Amino acid sequence: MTTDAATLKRPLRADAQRNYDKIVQVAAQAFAEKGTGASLDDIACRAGVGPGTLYRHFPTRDALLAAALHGALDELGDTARRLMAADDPAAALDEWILELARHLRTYGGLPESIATALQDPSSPLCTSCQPMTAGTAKILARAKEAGAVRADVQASDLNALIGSLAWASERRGDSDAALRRLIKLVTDGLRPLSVVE
Amino acid sequence: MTTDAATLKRPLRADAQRNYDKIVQVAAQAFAEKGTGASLDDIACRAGVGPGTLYRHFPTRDALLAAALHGALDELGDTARRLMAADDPAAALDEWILELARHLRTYGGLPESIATALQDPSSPLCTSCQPMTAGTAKILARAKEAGAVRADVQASDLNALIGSLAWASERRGDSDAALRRLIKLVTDGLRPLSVVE
DNA sequence: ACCTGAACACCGTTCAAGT
DNA sequence: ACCTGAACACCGTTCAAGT
Repeated sequence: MTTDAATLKRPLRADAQRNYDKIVQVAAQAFAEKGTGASLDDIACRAGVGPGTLYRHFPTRDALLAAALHGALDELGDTARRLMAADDPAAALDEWILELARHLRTYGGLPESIATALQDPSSPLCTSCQPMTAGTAKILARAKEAGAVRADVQASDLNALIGSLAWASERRGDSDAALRRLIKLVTDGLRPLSVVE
Repeated sequence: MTTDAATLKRPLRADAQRNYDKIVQVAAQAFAEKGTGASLDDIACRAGVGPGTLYRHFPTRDALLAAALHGALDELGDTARRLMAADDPAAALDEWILELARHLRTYGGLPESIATALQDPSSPLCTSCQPMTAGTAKILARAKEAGAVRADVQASDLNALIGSLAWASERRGDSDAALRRLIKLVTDGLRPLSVVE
């Protein structure tokens, strides 16, 4: 927790390190409670620092988001490894899509923040999403090789698609069952004869 | 242009009517330029009125949006009528989905505004979306009867789905061709053997 | 009745002054 | 170097004062 990608770059003075950690901790809680758009001023205040200190460490909202969500996004890496070892590549892809959508729904506004970040490789949030993008790429490739997915489906399409579904289900306040239904609607397609299994 | 749903309820004094019309006209332009989140203060200023006047006529952003987008949303009614008269119900649904997504993409942030409005029947923007919701319901029902769509697909699902696709393609700055590809990905489903035509 | 615009309570951001 | 917090430039919203 005290060792971090951003921290390892250059050692911080003890009080600066303390502030950094406290801001990240408070931010994670604030984003969870109020969503991705939580007030940065409020976060600084609750962390016991001035807004200037927060902006020094995190020049943009995405930078703070990346630091606060780092742990949650890393969990996706574990999920990806598990699914790459699973027997059925097609089922693994379905589970990945569901799991990813669920993760994106946990924080309000997260699908939107990530969709924007994925567009810009220089965004720190985009970097933190690496377990996600890498996971989609690998699991999709494996499903393609198994002939379970059309060859022209791209990983970026899939990420955009899952993100948009997570966004829609968050907007509608859908239950988990409703999310599964919406996802099944997409993965199976709309045609009645399209289900091959 | 001077006669309007909101206007017909009760006759407005001449200067009030002039202000009302000017605000709607300026708003339509501002929303087209800056997206759904355009500054209301700026709109009031450009219309030559104080912010108080704007808020008197339109208590919420959605109220102003509804008035400004009324014309554009009404066009969808014509499209729906045309497609209900088309030969192939399945092709008509595909075209409706594409046309709807295109409409939602024309104004920045519109998919989001409409997704929120659809959740709340008392929202004026929800009322203005009536041509859209009615169109989806009718065209979907016809496609279902023709056996072209699974029976468990609901109109609200479809609207959420199209809205989310429009949202994603707007976020990514997709071309029209890319939008078509994304939509085809969804309507056909991801499985290689799923295309029945 | 309706319009006006000053005033208010918020945002996020910057930066000179401190340590 | 880093922190501090006042100051700034924006939002949307309200409301007392005018006509």
